[in-house]
Amino acid sequence: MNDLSTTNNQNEQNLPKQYNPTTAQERWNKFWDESKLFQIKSNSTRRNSKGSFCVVIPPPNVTGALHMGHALNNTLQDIIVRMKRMQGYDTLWIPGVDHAGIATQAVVEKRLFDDEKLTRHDIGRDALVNRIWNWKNKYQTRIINQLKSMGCSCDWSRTRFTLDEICAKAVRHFFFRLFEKNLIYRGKRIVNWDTHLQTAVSDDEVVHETVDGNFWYIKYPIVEPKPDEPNFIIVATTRPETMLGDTAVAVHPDPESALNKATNNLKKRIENAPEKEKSDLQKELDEIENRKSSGQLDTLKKLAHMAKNGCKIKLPLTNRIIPLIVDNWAKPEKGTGCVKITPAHDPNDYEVGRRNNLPMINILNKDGSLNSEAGTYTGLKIKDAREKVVADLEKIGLLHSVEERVIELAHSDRSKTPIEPLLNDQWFVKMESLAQSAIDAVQEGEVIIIPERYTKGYVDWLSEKRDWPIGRQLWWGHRMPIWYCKNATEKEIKNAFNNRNDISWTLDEENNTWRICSLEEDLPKDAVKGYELVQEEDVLDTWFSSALWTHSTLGWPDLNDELDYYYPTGVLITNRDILTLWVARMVLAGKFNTGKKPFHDVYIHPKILDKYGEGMSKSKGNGVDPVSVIAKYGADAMRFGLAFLTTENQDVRLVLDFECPECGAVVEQTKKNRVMPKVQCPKCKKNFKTQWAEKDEDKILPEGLMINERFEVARNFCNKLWNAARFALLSLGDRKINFVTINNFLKSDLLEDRWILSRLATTTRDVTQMIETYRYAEAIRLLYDFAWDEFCSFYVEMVKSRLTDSERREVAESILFYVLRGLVILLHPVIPFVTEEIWQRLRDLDSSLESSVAIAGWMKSDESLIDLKIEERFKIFQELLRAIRDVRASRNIPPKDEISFAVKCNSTTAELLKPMEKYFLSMAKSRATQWGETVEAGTLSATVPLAGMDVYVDLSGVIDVSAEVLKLEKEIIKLDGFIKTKESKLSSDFISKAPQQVVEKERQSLEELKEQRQSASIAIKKLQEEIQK
RNA sequence: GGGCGAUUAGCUCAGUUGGUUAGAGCGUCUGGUUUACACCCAGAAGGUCAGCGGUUCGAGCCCGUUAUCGCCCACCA
Repeated sequence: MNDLSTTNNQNEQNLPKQYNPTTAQERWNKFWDESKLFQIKSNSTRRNSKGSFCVVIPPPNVTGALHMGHALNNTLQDIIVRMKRMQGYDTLWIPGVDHAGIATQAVVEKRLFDDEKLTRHDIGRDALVNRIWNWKNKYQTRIINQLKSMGCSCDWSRTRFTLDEICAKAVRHFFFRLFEKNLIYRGKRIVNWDTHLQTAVSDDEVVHETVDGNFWYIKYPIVEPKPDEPNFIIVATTRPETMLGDTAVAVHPDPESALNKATNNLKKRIENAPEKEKSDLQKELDEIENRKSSGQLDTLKKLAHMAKNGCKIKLPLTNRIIPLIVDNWAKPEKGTGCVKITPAHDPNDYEVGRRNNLPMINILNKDGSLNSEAGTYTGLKIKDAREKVVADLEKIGLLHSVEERVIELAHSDRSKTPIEPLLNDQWFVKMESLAQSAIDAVQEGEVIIIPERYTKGYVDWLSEKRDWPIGRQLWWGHRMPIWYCKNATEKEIKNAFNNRNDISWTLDEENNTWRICSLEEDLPKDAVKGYELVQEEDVLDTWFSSALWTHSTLGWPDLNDELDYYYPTGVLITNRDILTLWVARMVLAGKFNTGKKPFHDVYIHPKILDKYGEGMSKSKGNGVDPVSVIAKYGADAMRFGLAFLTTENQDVRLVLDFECPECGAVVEQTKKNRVMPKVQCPKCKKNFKTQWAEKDEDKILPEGLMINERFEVARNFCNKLWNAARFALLSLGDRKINFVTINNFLKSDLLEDRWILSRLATTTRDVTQMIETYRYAEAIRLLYDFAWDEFCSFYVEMVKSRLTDSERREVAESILFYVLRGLVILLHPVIPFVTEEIWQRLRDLDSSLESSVAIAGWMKSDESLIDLKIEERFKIFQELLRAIRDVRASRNIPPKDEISFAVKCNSTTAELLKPMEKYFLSMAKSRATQWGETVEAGTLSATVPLAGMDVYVDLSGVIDVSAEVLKLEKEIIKLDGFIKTKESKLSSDFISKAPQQVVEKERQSLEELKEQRQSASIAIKKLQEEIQK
């Protein structure tokens, strides 16, 4: 090695002691891009041997930048994609982003209002859409760059956007096909109205939040009550202003039996309830029972009777006369037992209204103010109207009482404003048959959801078969391909479109307006002679276009070779939040459009939570930018760390804090500072910027990067791998390795060689299987342990001496490089940059290697190299080595002092270990003196009894005899414990009932324990004799 | 109200179909610059696997139950 100094110096300069992720990322990203390794393969350049493997990215919303949740999602996809590519599949990963209608329009509108105090109505549809496009362009660029910096191996040339022309075409075709099959209809429904965004939102976009509210009890006067009848009906409400739209009050037709039923149910529940809840339930029951004796029930019975006789009520404030009706919806155990019915503003009341043919009075404008139906309250906002209604009722003495109460209030997920239920026209897709097809796909095993436990949620949700509301009153999205034509005859329509099969029409429910659906073309106003066509204003629900993502990205509806080859895709990797909204709809849309499932596997990965246990989201601002983690630890470390977290768990917690760029102090990330553009370090008092910095004055500050222990571990691992490679390369000097002929040396019969080759083959087999079944953490743990504990800590250490021996060098080098290359291949899907960096240096040694590790053949597990006996034998060596090292450390023997030891063992073990003598010297600075059955402890030795062998470490000169005795005594106590347990086990039913193998194992183990005990007590005797001397 | 999940070392988490003395990283402690790596090396201490009951020859794992925590779904005046 001494003669290699010149070359080594050069190499050492090229091989820094610490792996530098930043330069590697730049270099190899550029290289991958330029060599077009990840681009779709045309028919002629496909490998075809294994077929195709395609993945579509869950398109991130263009509302903002990616956070660690996305980083996890995309890391997991890239791991599979890279492995499949290396396995020889024609692999395609299609990237893209989602226009996210409501969410994106909401952020841009908010920005518009915050910055310029303008609303969308001030600037108009075109201007707003224009601004959203700018926003989209900005964030699409940022998102794609984030993905690239993570090392995602997407085909960037195929980046899609759910609102681009290719996707738009797919959307129109999907819509048209549904329309033609009569699966699309329009109807009046109570919708969740977002008064801020002024659009309907689906149930799935509504969140219930607990807020402080009131129960207002209002007296409704009865018109001309008979002497024995009450003058008032009292109703309770949390939304008193809606009384302006009341069209009835309902009471149960048979309050007595309904009340009995309710009390019986409650009694049953009390029986089964846990102790803690019983008292609350009992209170509830008492309250209801009380209704029977207090006369409340009698009143309800009377009211039911009155209702049947056509009793009328004068609605306060409006003085409208409304009926008292009987309906099962009114529950005698709830509220006052009477319920006000507001059919236009409550889903349940709507049903009651329909059943009883009640008028439906809408009192709201789209902006949340009251309309002309509200009389003197017209124009007031809901909140103001509520106050005034309550005040007015009080003034005229009709407010019975007010009760404070915590209520669950529906809020729009996007705007965080309260939802107002309101009767509106809405477009729907009939779900009956579509939902069934998606249920079948999963229940029949065509699509598999992993982990399996999520299947239930998927099936349950679809089983409700609720029709899908697809219209949104937004400006950002796919406009519905629907045109209205009033009063024309069908003949006129037919004439206008003269047998065209890209136009379809149907008459609306009132039979006077045609709805014309066009497949491709935007219909001109005058398409039907003599009539004006008006296009529907609504845009489609975002999920309507994302549902097509697996096939729209491959060019559907145009049937083409790519669609044919790459569809269905291999796996969809996503998180559980959108299993129903997105995944289920992709399955039904895929089946409907192509007749085939969109993917075979659905893998649901854990959700990343912050230190408060909250999921990362844009609205909370707790999303951590992966780029900030990459800047600190490197992309490989981030990927490794994230994938290492990916178990079958539902959630994983990832605690990230800032690192002050000025003084290096850890600045805890708090709910407060995580949304600020700059943060002051509490230690050095200097400011640093965060990912939210936008102003120039903030942007010039140094950035506080995100730190986390798990990424540090991962970074250390990358560095370890790098250094193992560095060692191998430096030891080579100016020699070369020929990877083609390397196999010649795999037959070496040295224990350590056979061992590492066996371990590599085992690891290869297991890791491949783990990744293929999405057990990421397990795969990574195997690689981590193999690379660090076996390859670095043992093989590399052991091979050192052979590398300086010109006769034994060649075999050693070959195997060293063979294993290194194998590790690099196996690790490449997880840590692509450092492995490419190493690969390219291996390639300098032998240019016959593939041009990039990304397209190197995946490791095949050579089963003939797996030798469990060898692995067992090596464990004996490791155990012995550890015992000696332990003696050294615990007896404080200076590292430089050489010691000697003898081992009492059978001849097989002796033969096995004898060739390893040199390793005890190099790895534990200890010299073996004797091996065999007749070996005895020296008088001044430490004795370590192991299974099947005793180790005697010579401690002459340093021994503390009584301490040694003490150690052995402790050991005996421990051994006695084990022996006792085992003996009792072996004298029980265990021997007759447990499998023979297990029993045999126990017996053997007991024998060994007894031998160890024997050895220990002999050793004690010897030492005691020494003391007596 | 329904569903899903979690509870294992000081901290963060592994633990495949039940089978020797329950593992890792970080942190702690002891000792180390030996021809890759201090982002390192060698070693150690630290756990009645949340409680109770059951099934079993045998339970961290299966069943029941209790407690604490989290998430999702649901139209309650």
